[in-house]
Amino acid sequence: MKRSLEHIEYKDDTETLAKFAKALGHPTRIAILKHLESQSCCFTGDLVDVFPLAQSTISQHLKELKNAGLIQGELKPPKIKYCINQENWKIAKSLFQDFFK
Amino acid sequence: MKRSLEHIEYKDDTETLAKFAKALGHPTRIAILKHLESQSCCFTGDLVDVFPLAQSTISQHLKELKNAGLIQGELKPPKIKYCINQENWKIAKSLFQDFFK
DNA sequence: TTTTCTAATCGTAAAATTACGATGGAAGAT
DNA sequence: ATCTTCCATCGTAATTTTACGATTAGAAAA
Repeated sequence: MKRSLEHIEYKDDTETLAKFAKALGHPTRIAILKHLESQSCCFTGDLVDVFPLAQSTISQHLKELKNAGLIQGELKPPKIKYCINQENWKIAKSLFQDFFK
Repeated sequence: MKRSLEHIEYKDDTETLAKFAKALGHPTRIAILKHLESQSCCFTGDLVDVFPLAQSTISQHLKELKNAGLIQGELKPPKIKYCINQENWKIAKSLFQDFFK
């Protein structure tokens, strides 16, 4: 193992901003979020129809967005409705705003 | 090769925003940019002193930031002075602003 | 010319990301 | 109870990222 084992400690804001930015760092995820913004909410299946990607790939992108806290899923069996996580969205917005002064 | 060969076409803004976000998607790079903002400019060596990372690693992060257009280097032999690329910084700022409405 | 200093690049290795098809699980419909 | 639908997860493979030490390149200084 070449990599140093211990994790560098940054300020919380730095870590959080990087986490949000990383989640935004793929065009498909940007497009998904834009779609969610315009539709307010949607189901996984809707996205599978919109994007020329496998269902599993879309699901993986949704998972990353969810892990970053940018979206949240609501059970509407047998579907799952995804929406922007407004609370974290505001945090992300203000972190990016502050970052760009 | 499992991966589909052709690249999905997104709107320019989507691609550009994802490119900027990806460059911001690592805490070290966020910290470098914050440092550049506060100092206005700095040399690679300054960053090597500040961060507990190898010189080559810092250089690699700088390269990514440069490739994304967020910073630019100016030759001050035998050093290189890095600054924020103000023009692209404004573009990034407005893309993130628009994205977060 | 040789030395010195700075920073990029090379070579390498481990880990993470991105994509796919296949499988599995939960819940409503039959 | 069985079928169907929807979506997450698994298994896999290619690529990219992240980190390191070592080497190289460029320019000033000796």
